[in-house]
Amino acid sequence: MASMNDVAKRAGVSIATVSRVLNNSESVNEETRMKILKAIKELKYQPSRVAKRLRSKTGAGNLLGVLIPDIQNPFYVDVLRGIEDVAYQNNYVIIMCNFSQDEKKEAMYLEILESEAIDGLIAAPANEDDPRVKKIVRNGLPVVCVDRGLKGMDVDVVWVNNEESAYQAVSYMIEKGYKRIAHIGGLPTIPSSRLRLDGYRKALEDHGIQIDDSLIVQGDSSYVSGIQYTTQLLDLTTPPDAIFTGNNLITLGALEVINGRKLQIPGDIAVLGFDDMNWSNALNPPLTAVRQPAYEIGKRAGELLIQRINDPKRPAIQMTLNSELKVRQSC
Amino acid sequence: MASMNDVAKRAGVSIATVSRVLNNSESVNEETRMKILKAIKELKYQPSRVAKRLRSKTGAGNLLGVLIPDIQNPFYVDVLRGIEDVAYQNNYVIIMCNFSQDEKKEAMYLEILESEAIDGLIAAPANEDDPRVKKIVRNGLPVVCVDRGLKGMDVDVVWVNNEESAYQAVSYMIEKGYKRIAHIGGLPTIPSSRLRLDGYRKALEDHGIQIDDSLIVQGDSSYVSGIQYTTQLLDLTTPPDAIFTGNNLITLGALEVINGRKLQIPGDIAVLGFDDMNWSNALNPPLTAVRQPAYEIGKRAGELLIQRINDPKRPAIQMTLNSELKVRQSC
DNA sequence: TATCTTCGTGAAATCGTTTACATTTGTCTG
DNA sequence: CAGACAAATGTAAACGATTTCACGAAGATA
Repeated sequence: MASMNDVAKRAGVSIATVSRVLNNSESVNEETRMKILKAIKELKYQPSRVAKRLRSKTGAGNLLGVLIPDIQNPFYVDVLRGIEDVAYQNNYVIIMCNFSQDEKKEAMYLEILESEAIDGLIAAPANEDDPRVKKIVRNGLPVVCVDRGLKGMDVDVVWVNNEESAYQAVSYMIEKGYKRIAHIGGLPTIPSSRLRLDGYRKALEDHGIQIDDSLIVQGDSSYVSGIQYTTQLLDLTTPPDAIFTGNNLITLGALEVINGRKLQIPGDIAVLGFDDMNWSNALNPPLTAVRQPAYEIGKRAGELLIQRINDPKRPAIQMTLNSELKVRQSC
Repeated sequence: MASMNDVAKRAGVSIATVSRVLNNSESVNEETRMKILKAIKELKYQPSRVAKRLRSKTGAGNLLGVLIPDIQNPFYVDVLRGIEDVAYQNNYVIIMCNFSQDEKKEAMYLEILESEAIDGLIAAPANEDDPRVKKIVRNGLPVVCVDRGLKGMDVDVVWVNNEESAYQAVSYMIEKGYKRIAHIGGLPTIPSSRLRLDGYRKALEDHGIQIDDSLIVQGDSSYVSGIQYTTQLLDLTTPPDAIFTGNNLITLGALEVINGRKLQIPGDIAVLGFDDMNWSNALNPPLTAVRQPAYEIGKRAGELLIQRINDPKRPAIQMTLNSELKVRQSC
């Protein structure tokens, strides 16, 4: 691969001038600029992003880190797509790190990202006290959190109002006439899991429904946990007549069990899921769900991050997007 | 961040010696080694992967590029997971590039990847003549293709036998007694789309079934195309009694239409999908599908790539993994 | 004792950029 | 016409590692 040096030689100028043309900084004679552009074309010169990043510490590397807990979850895939679209438009490229809810893996990835001299990071930290991500923020790297905040840190966040969304969803279920509404929550260490549970509780209380602790279970946010806890709930002596599932994967696990038992949805048991999927209509019956604007969350996060890279001093923004209850036929 | 220079100063040695300790190359006195390790710990020194990559051109950067056509397709997500697991184990990190079947985007990403001095690339090229990926291979960068080969190039490939898998699936449908089996294929430019279609055709021929061209349609591999062509097929004066869908997303689109029309699966119309999903049992009825070992494809590809990075001369391998017909209840 | 190895280490070049500073030339002002 | 200033360009020092070469000391060999 041709380097700047080769270009400079070919054009009969110094590398400084080549650099100036490339970054169109300062003034350079129109004639030399042409000579240089010609040389660049002839040599098919492509600047090395690595060298650039090494030299100009920050903001010029056009490299973003993305740290997500679980790439199997369609929610994060959509977030990722949003980020990726913005990144592409701004000539950034993404290092994707999927830590699978494993904190050791998260720690290692963060170390690597630092040592890759990324210009910024979009992260969904393992929890809101996450010391590793906090350290990165303190070190001055531009960071935007998605889906989960960072307690006591003045950092950009993009999320939805989890508690209120859950509240509305469960209220809807109550109004529909369901009496025994169960909740399968995600990992309790994840803030959004707790908030959704809070919303669930509040809705029941506000509607004067006694909370039955046997109807509340919390797993690890996985597909398998959906299967396991739905089984447990359905095996109760007085099983629920509706389930409010805490995320995408749990919903799918629940559906597997319910279908397996040939139960009718929503006749025998209704299902309302937190997190919608693009293909929720392909489910039978189509799933009633709380739709987080996942793609938009990613997009906004990307925009905020690039803004912050260009202006590190700007005060932190907490952006709460609206989720929407998509009423279909499962509840 | 502390640099090697800082460590060297603190330990009272030269950076060369620090480097030697880090790469435990050559011999270094046990005492100095200790001093250096201590300094490293005290300064929380982390080597810069950027500098390393700049200096030692190839194989040392621990950076892999992954170029995939559509991250919304669960198949590629699983492939990505496989790659990611191997990468993590080998201390590599991944730059994820999703070109959304857009060749211009693909071209730009490839340029960037080159200029990031990646050590290797895993790609599902836009088509088997893809000049951009071919060029990269010719430039000597280690490349492994997944799902799609590269015509006339001696390059590692990991895939399944698409034609045979489709043949078996359609044969199964015929044996089940379906007479009018339709096929919704993916983008004809993608080799696997063509191979699956070939398998479909061959199965019909071998079973003495007349091919009805009105039952064969080809879209762009998307969810929307699934919706569109299923509608078209169902609106035929003599509609099919079964559909063999060409990929994941098409399958889901088809299900949406079928459910929307309140048709019974498989009573009114049977569905057999190419590509399984981890949650196929959550569909109602559970989907009968050809399961490509997506995760394993990614894993193998990752392993091959790392092998090739360490031994660029090793002859190319074409690895054909077995797909499996998962008989459930939709067909 | 003179020479040869081996071990442990440091000096310096290198990778491909950016950028602060210096230099040259020409034009303008008083 | 001297001095100031601007435009256009070059020189060289970074950035943070790896790696080649050289060198001194110590031990081995003849």
